[in-house]
Amino acid sequence: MLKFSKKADYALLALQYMASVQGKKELQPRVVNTKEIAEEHFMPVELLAKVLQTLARHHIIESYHNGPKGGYMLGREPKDISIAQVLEAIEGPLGLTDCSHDKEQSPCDQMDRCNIRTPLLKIQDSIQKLLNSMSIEDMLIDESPLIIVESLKPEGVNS
Amino acid sequence: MLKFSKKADYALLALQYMASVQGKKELQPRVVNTKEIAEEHFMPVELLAKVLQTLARHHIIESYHNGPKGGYMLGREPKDISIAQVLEAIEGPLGLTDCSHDKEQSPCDQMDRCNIRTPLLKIQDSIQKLLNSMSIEDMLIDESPLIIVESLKPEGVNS
DNA sequence: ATTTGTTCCGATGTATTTGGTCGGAGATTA
DNA sequence: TAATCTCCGACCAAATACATCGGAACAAAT
Repeated sequence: MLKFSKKADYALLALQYMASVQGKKELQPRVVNTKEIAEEHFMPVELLAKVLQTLARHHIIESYHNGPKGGYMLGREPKDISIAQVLEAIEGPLGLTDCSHDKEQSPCDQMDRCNIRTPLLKIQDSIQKLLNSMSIEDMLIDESPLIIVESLKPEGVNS
Repeated sequence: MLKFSKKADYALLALQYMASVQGKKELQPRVVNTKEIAEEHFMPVELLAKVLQTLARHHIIESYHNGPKGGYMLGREPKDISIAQVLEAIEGPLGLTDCSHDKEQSPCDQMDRCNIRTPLLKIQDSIQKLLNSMSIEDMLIDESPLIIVESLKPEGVNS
């Protein structure tokens, strides 16, 4: 359950790769093209191309220029690119349920008798914070940050 | 992204409903049948039936008996049924990536050059703890427990 | 005891999403 | 100017999820 799509995986892999080659040398920010990333990670070129297009449209990466010697570069520093931003760009806004990001149009039949919406939204909010707390930069180092989750139940409620 | 399946929604709604009617009166643990839950929440009867079957197979609920007056009852107390258990019963084990719950058979092409596996597994583990920290009982009360997520980055790593 | 009604249960068909592919448009370099 | 390499949008196929149908089991009533 809750599996990422392949496009999301490809996006994260590509960004991690771009960050690594771009961070190696502070000067000379290399421009990497689609084929290079695809061959490096054994992924279909055309699909990765689509993913990168989407990321570029969301200004997470910037297309350097067309034609020979062209390619992509990170739009901002790896530490300023959160996992949540990447996933939202690829798969749309986070929503455990259909009625999460309701634009006033959620014809959910069980809206009236739905008693799980509020608690689910809380879980969703926690996941949101979780995905926002980790950035591409954190994927560069082997020792990724430690994330702890703590549940604090309100007083008066029997544990 | 990360949307629950409708079956998962139905499962949570049904469990919440069963817990509510079962908790109202300590004595006389009512047996609720599929049709009652379905009509109450405007969901397709047959699909909900499948969901309840699955939950019964995982011993989250117990089928009381067939025939008239039959139905389901919670297998254990609401506080002992975590969201994670329900979701795993319906949608299978949690796995953001295919290589999460690898039974030594994950022919992932980018296994060698995959630098995002470790960090993603950490996120996954956090989500797991998150879903385990909330139970069906928490869905009964309006003020669901407050869950905070905190990111502690290891020292020495530039913020 | 037989019939009847209600329930649980597995197998089957359909629709939506996802993964993957193709050809065109634009730009730079030679 | 021509060639080449890139980005970009639209199209097709496979997989998954949604929904449905009919059969089997059981208990109660006749």
